[in-house]
Formats: sequence, structure tokens, C-alpha cells
Amino acid sequence: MEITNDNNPDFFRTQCIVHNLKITPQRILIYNELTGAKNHPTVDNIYRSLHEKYPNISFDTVNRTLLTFYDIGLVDIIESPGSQRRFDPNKENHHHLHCIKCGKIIDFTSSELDALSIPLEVGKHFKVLQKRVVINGICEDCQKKTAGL
Amino acid sequence: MEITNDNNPDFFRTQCIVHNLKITPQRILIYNELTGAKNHPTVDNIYRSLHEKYPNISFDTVNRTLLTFYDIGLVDIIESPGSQRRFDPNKENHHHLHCIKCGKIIDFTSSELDALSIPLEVGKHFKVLQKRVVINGICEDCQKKTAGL
DNA sequence: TTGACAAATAAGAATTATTCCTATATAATA
DNA sequence: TATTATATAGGAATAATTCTTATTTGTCAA
Ligand SMILES: [Mn+2]
Ligand SMILES: [Mn+2]
Ligand SMILES: [Zn+2]
Ligand SMILES: [Zn+2]
Repeated sequence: MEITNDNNPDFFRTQCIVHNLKITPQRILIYNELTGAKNHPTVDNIYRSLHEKYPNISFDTVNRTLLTFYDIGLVDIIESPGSQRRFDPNKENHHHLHCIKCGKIIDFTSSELDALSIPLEVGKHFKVLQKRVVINGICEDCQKKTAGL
Repeated sequence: MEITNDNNPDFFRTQCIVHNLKITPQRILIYNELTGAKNHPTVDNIYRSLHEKYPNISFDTVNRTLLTFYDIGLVDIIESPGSQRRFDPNKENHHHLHCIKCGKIIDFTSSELDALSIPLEVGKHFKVLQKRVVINGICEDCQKKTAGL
């Protein structure tokens, strides 16, 4: 199943206006690249894709813009085991598989897991905004690669 | 509740021997520091603590040793939203609260969550090694800080 | 439609995090 | 105790992120 992210130009414009952000060509490009992205791009992923078509865009603009999008809730910054910050344009409830070999982070959905209940004690001390199941393991590709050992 | 990590010198020695690692003073120091650590230290956290008492220890040794410990399964590298790699000496089944304000990662336990079942479809394509619930939100301290706004 | 201005950008420098290099030291073994 | 493979310290190199500043641009009021 292919996951496609929402790309709603009107929503984007509205969010920018609500948060007093100017609607610049760079922001539009980055928003489109992001919503078109599979997986969970790093700043560098987005920068490189855009830089091919628009050689003048700067890395810093991509980075700053992605952080701004995070601030206004347009994108998530997801958990990963170090290295580079990774963004998730998919704000829907979903869960993650982390491959410990290649670092890939794969989405999966489960209404059962969406509904899991958090201990009461936790809710008393911690304001819960999002919950997700994170599974560590080895992806299909990496299993195949080491099959011959 | 205070979480204390196992510090079992015999276990440590055995693990080193099994994996053909020399038992060096540095490795012992790092192992002890790690098992004494609350929360989820970065390389720099461990390095700084040790460096106060042992000014000759090098950052690279701490970093390399922690990665070695990860390789032999003595410690986990945990999910975090970028910045620095974080280690978890607690290999028991447990779950995490991520504070999006201060970056703190807090442990909690729940036998109910330990037992959650993963969709069959996932297991077919992905070799599951560990599963954990990761909750994003705002910790008690950070809630207090912004209470006056 | 135009001008003023606050906000955003590009480019490169600076900072921070991690890894690599290599000469020296040392734990393990015989 | 001598040998040797492994590990370490220290510093250099690389990678990731953020900052600085001169310039440009989107927005809005006139
Ligand atoms: Mn995702
Ligand atoms: Mn933990
Ligand atoms: Zn993989
Ligand atoms: Zn906090």
C-alpha cells in the first residue's frame, strides 16, 4: 500500500496566514516536496531534491523552513536513533518500524494500536500529545542481504 | 520510583570475554558510569562525568566504547528527535515519554503495553526485535514553567 | 499601483556532533 | 616475561546544524 500525504494548497496558505508567515516560493516548494516524500526525509534529502531543479535554494532555508513547519504543526519531527533529524509529513495516527541495519523507518497502521491505553499515572504527570508504537528490527531487504551468511 | 540499572561485574566480564573484548580500565569505568546513569545519557554526558575524575580519558574512547557496548547488546541506542545519540542501559521491557520542550526522555513501565500485539502483516515482512510505546508530550517541569503564561 | 517595512533568503562562517588517523600503551596469552 | 593483537589518547577530519549579515521580497496601507 502506498501512503500519500495530503497536499492541500489552501490549507497551506491558511496555515501560513494564521501564523503570520509569508507565502514565499521557497516555502511552497518545500511544502510540495515534503508532501510528495515517501518515508521520512532528512533536511538534506529535501534540499538535494530541490537543489537539482532550483540551484539557488539554500540549505539553511530548507532547514529553517522545515523547523518552522514543525513549529506550526505542519510536519512532525520523528524519533530516530541519532544521525540526522527526520521529518514526517504524515500527521495521521500511525506507527513506525525502525530497521537497525539500514536505518529505514517504515510506516504501518493499526487501529488496535491507535487505541492503546496509557497508564493513568502517566497522564497525571505528563501532558500526552501523541503516542506511537516504535518497533526495532530488521527490514525485509536487510534480511535478504544477510540470508546468505 | 527510582529505576536502577543492573551493574553486574561478573556479567560484564563474561560479556567482554565472550566477544573478545579486552577488559580495560576505561571500559570498566564507562560500564559503571552507564549503569549508574539515570535517564538516557549522551556520549558527552558520560564523557564529562568521567573526565572530571579521570582527565586523561578521551572522548573518542567513550564514544567508541559505547558503540561497542551497543554492538554486543550491553546497552541500547534509543530513538530521539535528532541532536545527540542517546544510550539506554536499561534493557528491560519499558516505554518512553519524550518531552518536546526540554528533550528529556522518561521511562515508564506497563505490563499491558509490554503485551501489545503487532499486526500479523508486519511480522511477515519485518523481523521484530523490540517494541516500545513512545509518547510525545510535555513533562511536569515544563508544564509548570509555562503555567504562568 | 506603488512605496515602506518587516520578514525571509542566500551564502558562507561558526558551532556542535561524530568519526577517523596514528603513534603509543597495554591486556591477554603462551 | 616476551609477544602480539587490541585499545587508547590526542588531534585532525568530516558531518550535521545553526548563526550572521547583506540583500531581496511579500504584504499591506496609502
Ligand atoms: Mn511516519
Ligand atoms: Mn529507557
Ligand atoms: Zn533495513
Ligand atoms: Zn520537559
